[in-house]
Amino acid sequence: MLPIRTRFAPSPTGFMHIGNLRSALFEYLIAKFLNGKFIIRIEDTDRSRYVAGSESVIYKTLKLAGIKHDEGPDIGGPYAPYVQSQRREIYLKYASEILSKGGAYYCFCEKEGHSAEGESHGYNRKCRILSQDEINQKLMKNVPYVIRQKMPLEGVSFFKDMVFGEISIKNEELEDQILIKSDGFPTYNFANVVDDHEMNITHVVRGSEYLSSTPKYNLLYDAFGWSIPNYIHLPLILGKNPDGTTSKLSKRNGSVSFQELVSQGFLPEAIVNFIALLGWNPKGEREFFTLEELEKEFTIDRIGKSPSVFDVKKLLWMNFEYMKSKSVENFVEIVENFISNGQSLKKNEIIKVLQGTNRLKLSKILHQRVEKLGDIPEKIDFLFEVKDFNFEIFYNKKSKTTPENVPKILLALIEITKKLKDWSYAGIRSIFSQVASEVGVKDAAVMWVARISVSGLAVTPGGAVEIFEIIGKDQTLQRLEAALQASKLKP
RNA sequence: GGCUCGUUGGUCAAGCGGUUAAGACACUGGCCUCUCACGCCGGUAUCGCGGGUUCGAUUCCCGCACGAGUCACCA
Repeated sequence: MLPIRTRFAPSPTGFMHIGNLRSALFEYLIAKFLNGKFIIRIEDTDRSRYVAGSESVIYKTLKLAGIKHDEGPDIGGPYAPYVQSQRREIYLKYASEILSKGGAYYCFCEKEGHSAEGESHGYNRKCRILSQDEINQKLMKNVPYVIRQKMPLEGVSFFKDMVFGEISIKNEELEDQILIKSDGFPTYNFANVVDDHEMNITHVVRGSEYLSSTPKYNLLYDAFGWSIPNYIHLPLILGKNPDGTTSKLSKRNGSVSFQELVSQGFLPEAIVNFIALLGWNPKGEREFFTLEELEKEFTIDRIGKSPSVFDVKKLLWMNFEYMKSKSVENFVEIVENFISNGQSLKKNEIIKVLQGTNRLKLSKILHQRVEKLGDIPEKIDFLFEVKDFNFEIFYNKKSKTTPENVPKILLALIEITKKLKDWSYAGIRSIFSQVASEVGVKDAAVMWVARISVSGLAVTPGGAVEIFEIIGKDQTLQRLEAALQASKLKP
C-alpha cells in the first residue's frame, strides 16, 4: 500500500483563522495516525490577493501549534517546489495535454463579471464550438484567452467521501470551469488537482465547502487518466453573527486568527485541543488531549458531518483548565513570557512584581482564577494603586460590618499591624484574630474590611492575608490609614 | 433561485431499533469559604415537523420545514 500523504494548502492572503488551523490539524493528524507524511503547499495563484509575509504567519502558527510538516517550501522535499507560482510550467504543460486530448478548449470571451442574482446560469459555452481556424486566427491576433474544461452535458457524477459518504451531482450542473486564467496562471481548481497528483497526495482533506465542486476535480483526474484520491471533507466551523445567526467562520462574525487568540492569552495547546474537538469526537468522555495523544487517537470515522459553532466560552474554560493544571512555577514562566511580549501599560510594574520574591505568591492566587493570560493586568491593577471606591462595599450583611464598626476595626487593625514583626502568612493571619477579639466581631469581618481597604475592590484575587503579604507592610499601613481617614469623612 | 449537505437542550456532543437519551461548556439552586474564584452536591431535552416500515423508533425510508455550503479569470 502506498504511504499516506496529506497536505495543507493555504493561500497566503493574510492571517490563519481557526478554520484554517483546524484543517491543518486534521490533515496532520490523519497523516500521523496512519504513519504518513504531512506536507505544506502554498497556493498563491491569485496575485491580487497575495499578502506579503503570510507564509511566515503560516509557519509560525503551525510551529506554535506544534504541527510539524515533513515537506514544504521552507524545508524542501522530493516534490519541490511547493509554491504554486513556481510551478507554472507544470500546469501549462498539463493544460496543453488536456487541450490536445480534447478535454478542454480555448475561450476568448470577455470576463463575465458579477451578474445579478438568479440571472446567471453559468458560462454559455460559446467558445466550445469554435472551429480550429477560428481559434488559430484569434490566437494569432493575440486575443486574450482562458482555457476551459469541457464538462459532460449529461449523466451523473458521483464519488465517495470518507466522511459524507456517497455524493452525486448531475453533470448538467457543472460549468465549463476555467483551468488557466488569462494571465497564464492556473485556477485553484486546476493547480490543486495537478499538484495533488504530482505530489502523490493520497488523502485530500479539506472543508466541506468543496464538496459540491469535487465532481469537477474528479472529471479532471479522469481526463488525465489519474487515480482519484481519497476524499475527506470536514464539517464546517460556523461563527455566530452579531444578529444571532451562524455562518461560515470569518473575520466578520467574531472569528479570530490563531495569533489573535494567542495574544489574548490563550494557550496554543488549549486552542489545539479545543479545535480538535470541533467536528471530531473521541470514543470516550475524555476531553483533554495533547497533540501527541491526538496523533494516536485520531480516526477518520469519528469525524462528524454536521457543522459546529465555534464557542469562545468553552475555549475559555478549556484554557482555564490548562492553566490550572500547570505547576505554579510553570505558570509564572508562562505569565512572564506573556506579559513581556504584551502591550500592557502596567507591563513594567507587573514584571517587577512577578520577578520579585512575590512571584510565587502572586501566581498562586492568580492561576486558579484567570481564564486567559490577557486578564491578568486588570486583575492585579489594584496592587499598584487603589482607586477611589464606594464605601458602601465596606458594609456587608454576612460579615456584619457596619458604618459603626468599620472605623473601629480599621483603627485597631492599624495599631496591631504596626506592631507585627513576622510579615508572613501566619503572622498576618494572626493579627486579624487579635483585632476581631478586641473589637468583638468575627475574623471574617476584619478580613473583609482589611481586604477592601488595601484593594478598593469588593472582589479580588486572593484574600486579605495574601494581599497584605504581597504589597508589604509599608503599603499595607499606608492604605489602611487612607481608608481610615476616608471613613471618618463619611457620614 | 438551482444544486449539495446537514438537523439530539443556548453551545460542543454520545447514541448507531428496546437506554431513566451519556458527558462537557454556559446557565441555575445549594454547600464550602476572609471577597471572588476553585472544589463538592443538585437542576434544566417530550431527540425540527408530518407520514410510513416495525411488536417497538432519537435511531431505517419518504415528504416538508429550517440551517449551512456552493453556483467567480477567489481559494
